[in-house]
Amino acid sequence: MSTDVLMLAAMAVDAAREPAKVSAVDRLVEQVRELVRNRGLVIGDALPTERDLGELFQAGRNTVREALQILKAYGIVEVRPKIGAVLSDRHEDAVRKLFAFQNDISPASFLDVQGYRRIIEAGICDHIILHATDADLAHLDAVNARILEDQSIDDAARCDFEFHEALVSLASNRTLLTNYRLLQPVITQIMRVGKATKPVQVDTHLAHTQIINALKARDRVAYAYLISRHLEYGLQFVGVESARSAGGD
Amino acid sequence: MSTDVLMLAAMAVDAAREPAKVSAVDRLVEQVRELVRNRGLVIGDALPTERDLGELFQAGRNTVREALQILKAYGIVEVRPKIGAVLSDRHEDAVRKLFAFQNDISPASFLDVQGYRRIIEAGICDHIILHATDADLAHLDAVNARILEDQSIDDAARCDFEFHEALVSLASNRTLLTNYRLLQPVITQIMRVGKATKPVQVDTHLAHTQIINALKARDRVAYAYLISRHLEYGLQFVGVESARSAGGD
DNA sequence: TCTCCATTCTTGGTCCAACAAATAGAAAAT
DNA sequence: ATTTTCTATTTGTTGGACCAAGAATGGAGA
Repeated sequence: MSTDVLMLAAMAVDAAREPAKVSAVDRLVEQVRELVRNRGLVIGDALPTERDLGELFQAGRNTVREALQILKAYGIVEVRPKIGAVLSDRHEDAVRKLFAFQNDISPASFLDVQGYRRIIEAGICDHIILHATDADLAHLDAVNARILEDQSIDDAARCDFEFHEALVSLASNRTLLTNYRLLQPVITQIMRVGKATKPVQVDTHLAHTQIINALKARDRVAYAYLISRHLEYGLQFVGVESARSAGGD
Repeated sequence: MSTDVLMLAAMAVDAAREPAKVSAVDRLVEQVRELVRNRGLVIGDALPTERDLGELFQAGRNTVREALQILKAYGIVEVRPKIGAVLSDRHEDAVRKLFAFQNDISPASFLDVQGYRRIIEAGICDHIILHATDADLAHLDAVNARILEDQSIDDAARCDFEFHEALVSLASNRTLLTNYRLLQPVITQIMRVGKATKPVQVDTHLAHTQIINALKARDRVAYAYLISRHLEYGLQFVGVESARSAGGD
């Protein structure tokens, strides 16, 4: 078994913040997680019923429920009526949802996110050029082709994101991909705004194609230029004028 | 007022997942957030009491409490006895905690995170060289100097992270900085492991100094080389042999 | 014996009532 | 005016109750 050192770090942080007073709910959260560890439960396995958990840990059912709400918010369990709480793999979704929870997205934030994307998508240039296989690039082509098929703005934005996601995934870095996906709602929204202003699927497809071709030619300079231009192209739709349209539509 | 489009996107996602059935708790969560918005409450302001919220939204106190647990897990409110729920700015902490919740950190993950850091810290080169002021670089010097002062491994790791955090912050990109900070527990842990293996504060300080000097000279090539070398230097401590020590210590 | 349906029983969802603990705010004493 | 004491309010926790939905059971019919 591989004990996770990160967990230790997280606990240390928690312990530092909460000296001695732990509420029954927090205690239950920890006890349930211990239970999961000790019994070696895996995704999909069911926890004991709320009443059983209460009896097991000497707590009232309402207390158990409050603890389960926290676990649910963390994406660790999913509660289905009559079935009970089952271990969930919705953790990433919970992170994404929480991440996007109270960030007010102003036009400035749009610019910020696009700047972030430029750093990322330009920064992975070397790795892609060195390691991407022909199959990888063919996959990019396939994803890119779907942009022309779809009609609705939402679908087009989704396809657009999928292309960039596929691009980022070529960096073969899970951390990077996870962080990039964290921004999916924002990025997709940026794309929606852009495509709502003007149907630009053809332009987008062309820009993507050029990017792929640069990768096929292993041309770093062209890739860096095209990515920057492509992301800046998207920026023109999220400038000052979109501040109103974003609120209205 | 600036309505936030990201919120709309998040809602759309939620709505798509939950067709019609919303539990009273979820409804409460949303209603409380509306209440905060409508009343223009800010960080530190207190919400109505649990009983008042229950009466206000036609819900039992336990239901209100379950909703508050969720808000608390999201870092949106902090509940203090007798005071009640006050709006909190712990949102980022909650994200960080949740992000680090169930990622098992294997040596492979160490490598992954270091690879992510290289992409980031190398990718911000251009922006730093173009925009960093002398004061910025002097600040880097100051942060770097603290590495030599501290003795404990934890403090040294913390200082080390602060230097890299300061470096990343020079990119002037909030999204990037937020994402980088998300990895703080992991990065710090990597640094701890490195420094535990051998006291390398002097080496670290020197490497940082060289990086700063490259920035002062606006030398992109030197910066890129030094950053890569510096991050790879850290990697030697988290190779295969640290797989055991990571589990044991 | 097998299938299908009605019943029953379990379980989560919600609410209420009650008590304990903590403490803010008022009241009283100095 | 300051300190102390007290009271009322609020959260923390528990147990119980009821409902609705779904799983499990068992029986009736083929």
